[in-house]
Amino acid sequence: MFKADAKHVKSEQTREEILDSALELFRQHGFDATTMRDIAVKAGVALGAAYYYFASKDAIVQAYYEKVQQEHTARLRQMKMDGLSLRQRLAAVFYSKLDILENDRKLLGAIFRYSGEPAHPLSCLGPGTRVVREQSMQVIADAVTPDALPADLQQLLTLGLWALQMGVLIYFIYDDSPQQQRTRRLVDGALEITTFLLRLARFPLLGFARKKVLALLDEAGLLPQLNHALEAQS
Amino acid sequence: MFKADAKHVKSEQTREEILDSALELFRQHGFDATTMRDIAVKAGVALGAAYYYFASKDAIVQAYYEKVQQEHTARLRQMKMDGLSLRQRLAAVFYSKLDILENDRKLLGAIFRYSGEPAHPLSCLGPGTRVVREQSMQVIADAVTPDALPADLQQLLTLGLWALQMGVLIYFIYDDSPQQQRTRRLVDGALEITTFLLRLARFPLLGFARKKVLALLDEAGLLPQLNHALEAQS
DNA sequence: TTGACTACATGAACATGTTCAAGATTTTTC
DNA sequence: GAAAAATCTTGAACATGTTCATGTAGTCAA
Repeated sequence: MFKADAKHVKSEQTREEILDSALELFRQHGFDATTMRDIAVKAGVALGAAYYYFASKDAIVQAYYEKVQQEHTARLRQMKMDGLSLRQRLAAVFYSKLDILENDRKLLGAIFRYSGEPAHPLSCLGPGTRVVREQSMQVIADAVTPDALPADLQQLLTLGLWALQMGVLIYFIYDDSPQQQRTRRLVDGALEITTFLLRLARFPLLGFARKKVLALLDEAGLLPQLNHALEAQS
Repeated sequence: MFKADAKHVKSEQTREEILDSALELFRQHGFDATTMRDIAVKAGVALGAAYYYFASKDAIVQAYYEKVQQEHTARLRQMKMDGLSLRQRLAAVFYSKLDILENDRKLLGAIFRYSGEPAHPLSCLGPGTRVVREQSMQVIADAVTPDALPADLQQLLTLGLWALQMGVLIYFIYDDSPQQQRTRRLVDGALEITTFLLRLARFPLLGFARKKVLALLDEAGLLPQLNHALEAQS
């Protein structure tokens, strides 16, 4: 039995070796300039082995992003959120994600490459990436729930913040300001406005808009994933 | 001199022939299943000729999208908008775009393929596609301006609606309901909410939020393109 | 007319992501 | 422990987007 484990460990090590080699080359020379042959050589395996562990070159970046998401989840679990406001908790969510991705902005492009191709297994909105997507939503949901908002508002907020995060990542990729300070300021401002609007959402007029938005998203089928995520945590 | 023109015409015809052949094959067999060799054969030219007219396979889809944008602009110019409400005008903008793209949803994926790669000439957010992007913003701006809103609100609304349109296109690509009726309903709902919020924007509380949002977008550098578009029309 | 110049056209050659039939190694079965 | 099965590894072969040296034809200057 432990031999089986040993083998699995070795297999996992090979996979890691390929992934690490690929990432180092990507960071060094860029994604396009790095060939699968380069990666195989650096990892000390044959070209075919790389394809045994990863379905495609893009899938390597996807695997990287899954590690990023794990790390993101782990970091937020470690943080003490007690006593922090919603805005502070959300700032922690957004900032830590940017921290993790700081030096790999160029890699992120591959994540969005198939966003317009529903059938592609790596479409960042498709079923093939459901797990990591729900995981990233869960991180946001965890930061939102302590405030015990009305259920509908909570759903709306979580989905909206997830979309915001996607937009922030795009902005992040394009942000050439030093240390991507602009993206950080964008996050600050967006969260300020979000919490401000949240306070306003109690008023009847905005409450009406809230219901409208929710009904619209529901009709558009944009909420079931969220329900899924919310159920899983209970 | 007319011989020079004749040559230019011939050149343009060849380009059109390649573009048309490519689109027919794309629609028939899909983008990936169609090779540049197939396109060249169908157009009756050598492989190299295709690359003389188009920098890449993706660039053909970009050329298609530029034609779509031309058509969109043309259709809206022809429409009589007098007497229509803002919401009705915007519905015309969104619906006509969907009409034009109705049978080419699969092609749209290529448009978004490089959205996460600022340096790529076909990045839908990069400088290489500035012209067509400003053109599509102009169509929206033209539908917004008749209402003579405050300048700041007008800017905000135009940028927001452009972003909405991008989102709608993504949804459109993923929408497998018959005739993409869901996307149409999404447009209806989104525009209803938009105009509702617009009415609310006069109130002091939302007016404050409005200023905040505008300042944020300005700081993020998301407004200059818009200013450009607005200046061009005067 | 001639020669140079520009625009256009060609297809072989190249680079690289991906596949796959074959082989090696390890694990499981009996 | 031998056979069978599962797992892993190999690298040649393939498919296809892209490049490029070479060629052709029309245009222009003299």
